[in-house]
Parts: sequence; C-alpha cells; structure tokens
Amino acid sequence: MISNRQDMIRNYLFEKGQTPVQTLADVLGASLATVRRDLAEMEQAGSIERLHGSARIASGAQDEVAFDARESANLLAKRAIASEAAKNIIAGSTIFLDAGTTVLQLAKRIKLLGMPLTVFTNGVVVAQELAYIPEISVNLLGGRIRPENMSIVGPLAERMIDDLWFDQLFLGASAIADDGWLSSYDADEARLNACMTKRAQSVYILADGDKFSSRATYNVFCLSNAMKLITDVAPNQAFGSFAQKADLDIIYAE
Amino acid sequence: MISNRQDMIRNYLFEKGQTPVQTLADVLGASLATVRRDLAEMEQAGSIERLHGSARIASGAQDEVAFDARESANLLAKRAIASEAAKNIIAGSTIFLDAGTTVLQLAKRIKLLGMPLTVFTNGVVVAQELAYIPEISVNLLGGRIRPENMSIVGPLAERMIDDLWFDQLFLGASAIADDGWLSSYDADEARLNACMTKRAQSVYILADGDKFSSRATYNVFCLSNAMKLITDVAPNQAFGSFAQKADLDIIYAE
DNA sequence: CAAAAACAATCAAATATGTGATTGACATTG
DNA sequence: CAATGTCAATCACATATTTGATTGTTTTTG
Repeated sequence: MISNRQDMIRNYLFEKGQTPVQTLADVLGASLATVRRDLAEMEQAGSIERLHGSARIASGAQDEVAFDARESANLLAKRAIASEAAKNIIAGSTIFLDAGTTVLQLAKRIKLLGMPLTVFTNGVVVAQELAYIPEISVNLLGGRIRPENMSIVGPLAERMIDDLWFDQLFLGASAIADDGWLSSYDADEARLNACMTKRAQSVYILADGDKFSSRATYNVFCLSNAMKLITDVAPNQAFGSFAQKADLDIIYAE
Repeated sequence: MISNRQDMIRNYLFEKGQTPVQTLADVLGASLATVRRDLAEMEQAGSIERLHGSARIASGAQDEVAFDARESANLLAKRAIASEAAKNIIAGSTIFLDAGTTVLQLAKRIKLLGMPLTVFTNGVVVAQELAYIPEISVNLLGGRIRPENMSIVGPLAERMIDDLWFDQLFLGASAIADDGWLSSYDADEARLNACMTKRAQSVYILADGDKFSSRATYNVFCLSNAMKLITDVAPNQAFGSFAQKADLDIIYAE
C-alpha cells in the first residue's frame, strides 16, 4: 500500500494546498515517522516541496498531478467510450487523435486492435502510447508543449495541420453546453481543435457524462449533425432537445 | 532483486532471441516456478511473448528494450559529458536538443539548472523530461516518430526547422570516424541532423568514448572548428591528428 | 539565547513479498 | 490416444520491506 498512500498525500496536497505533517498523519491514519519518510521520498522524486512542519506540491509538478487526476477521473466511463469509438476505426486509414485523457484511453484500445494505421496526434502521451506498435505509423504535430495536458498547440501546429487530411478525427471535449457548444480552457487548444474539424472526413466527439451542461472560457465549435457524439449516459433534457433539433448522431457506450 | 532479474531476462531474450524457460532458469540460477512467474508478469505488461516452453521479446517491444539498453550504456560518461555541456548554457537563450540518450542526460541536468530557457527538440523523451518545468518553454518538432529512439524525423520536421534559429545546438553522435565524419544509422535522422547545424549560432557535439573510430551507414557532416566536441576520454592517435589539423575545439568532461 | 517544535536516524515488531517444491490440469507430439 | 513436457495454483518457508516508537540533533521562533 505504499504507493497508494503517497498518491493520497499528493491528492490531498493538491486539493488543500500546503498542509502540516501532523494533519497528513491524522488524515491517513499513519504515524508521523511514516508520513515523514513518504515526504522525504516524494521530495527526492521532485513531486513535492517540504517546509518546516508542512509540505506542498512542488511548483513544477502541479500540472503533472492534475493530469494524473484527470486521467483516472471517471475512468470506467472513458474506457467504455473508447471501446465504442474503436469499433469505428477501419484498417489502413489515417486518423487524428486529440490530446485529451479520454482519447488516451482510445489509444490504449487501438494498441490492442493490431490494425495497420497512420495516426496523427497533438498529444505527446498518446504518441508515446502508440509509438512502439509496428503496424502503426505515428506522427506528431509540431509546436509548443502545453504542459497541462501534454498537448502540442500554437501557430506552428495550426499551420502543420492545414497541409493534412484525415479519414477520421477523434476529439475529446472539456465541456459541452446545453446549446451544443464545445468549449476549452485554453485559447490555443480551442483554436487548434476548431482547425482540426475542417481537415477530417468524419468527426467523433468523445465525452463522458461529466462534461455536459458546463462551459469553459473559449468556444471551440457547435456540434452539428455532420459529427458523431460518443458518450456513456443520456444527456439532460435541455441538451436532448438541442440534439433532436440539430438531428445529432449520438452513440451510447456500454 | 525482482526487477533486476526481469531486466536480465529481457536482455537475455533480446540478445539470444527465443529461449526455453529451462535455459532461463539455469542462466539466472532461479527455479522454473520463479522464472514462469516473471514471464507471466512480463507478458501481462506486454514486453514479451510466451510460447509453449519458451519466451521471446514481444514484436512491438524490441525498440523499447534497445532504447533502455542504450540509455544505461556508459551512463556515467554520459552524465559527465552532460554536466560539462550544461555549463555552456546561458539563461534566457533558445537552444535545440537532439534526440539521443546522451542529450537526454543533458536535459536532466538542465532540469536542475532552474534557468529560464526556450527549448526546441526532436526527442519526445527529452520534451517530456522538461515539459513540467515552469521556467522552460518546450517546443517539439512535428513529423514522423522513429520508434528506435523516440525521435521526430522526416520532411515535416526538416521544413519546420528551416523557419527557426537557435543560439545553441546540442547534438548527440551515433558514430564518429577517425576522419572526423559523424554518421547515423537512419537516413532521415542523418538528414535532419545536417539541417540542424545550419540553423544554430554554435554547435556542440556530445559523444562518449564508445562512439569514436566507428561508422554508421549514413554520413551526417564532418566536424569543423566551428563546432565544439564534448567527450570524456582522449580519442585515439588517428582522430587526434585530424583534430589538430582541423583545429578542433575539444572539451574534456570530468 | 532558550523553549518548543520538527527533524533524521536507529531499532524491533509486524507485515508483505519473493521463492522453490509439489500437485494436478492442460497442451503438444509422435 | 498415450507419453512427455509444460503450465498454473497452492503451500510453507525465508527474506525484505514497511511501520511506529524512541532517541538525540537540528531548526525555528519568541
């Protein structure tokens, strides 16, 4: 249970910020000595910083923890959606995989497919997941790395995508409002996602139930009946009426 | 010693290919049961394939093992060279890091520098190493991923590099012949490396002693006195005379 | 500078893990 | 289909690791 407790410490520090060692020991039901040992290890590994009597997430590791947290959030739903999405992939085609955590699960599914494919992606982790599969040729967009989710964004990436064409695009969503608009927390990412949809034959949006009825800062585009939405639960009334009006193609996983 | 033994199995299978379980048990001095358990784990993890009575490296994992092996080969020398190279980096500059295992060690050193930097690289692992450092802006070249060392190569990468300019370029070398020619095992990588040198103010070549007096298939370029070579041991007679004639700038680490 | 708190180091007990031998089930081969 | 070899599961034993208490030292703070 060692790594488990360290994960708990990480998560606690991430949520509550700087915390006294005593508090951590209380919360975890472990002794001070044990907590201190864990903290020493984690400091060595660079994921936290210790002060006298307390600890906090290392300034550089914030994004890393956040990414891990998002990856495991609603994991079962993401897996189900990914499996459903994978059914639509045909051997020999050229597909684009977005850089979200849901799409990362799709990459893990694709790995098991054993199909020849050409994959483009702007997700560094996605690329790494597929790189060693001999049947799959993996290409990465160029540009600035956005550490929050290890995605590649910026003008260099946008320009590169303009010269490409994909059979299928698999896009994760940060937030989907009831009026059908997708939005993102990062301006560059929103722009890039919008660009992608213009360069693909067919577009799949992957979103678990948590993403509905929420908005992020930057609009990406509005769902249309040219796209397919893959999700795990039936959306609410308000979105449902939009979906019906827009004749939206919704696929339910599991 | 658990992971150690599994590493030994991996390496043995990598060198000798498909091997009976009995042989592995003999070589490792462990019981059949233990070896089988290890094999079961490693199969689960996807790094090997088991047949009846024997095992071999999984077809997809060849490159991964080879990369790990290269990373730990002559590690101390690489670290020393990396430390020496890091001394030349000045805060606020824009540098390019190649995708080799020696340069990966340099990235690990840079991580500890705590300097603001703009880093471009064609090494996915290098990019990942630095991505979470807040002071450092990391940019990745776009293009095809060459799984052998997780580098990005190909025409897309070459085109992208043509629009960029770097203060310093740090280049790893696969092989350095006695006549001063660098060479590489991959055509694309050789081309890309050659391109890089034209886009940088100053060029540093990082090469441990193992790289001297050897040649790979594809020529990259010939060392000149416009470049600096960082290495750990004095090269041999033949190379020495070339270095003197070319007025080569050689920096010795450690 | 003195009191209080936090710390690292050490130790013994508890727990977890790795290990080889044995068994019966399964697969391969002639 | 029979003989051989390979396998996964289980057991008991040995070894490593984790853990909390205790110690003396270091750091902080009033």
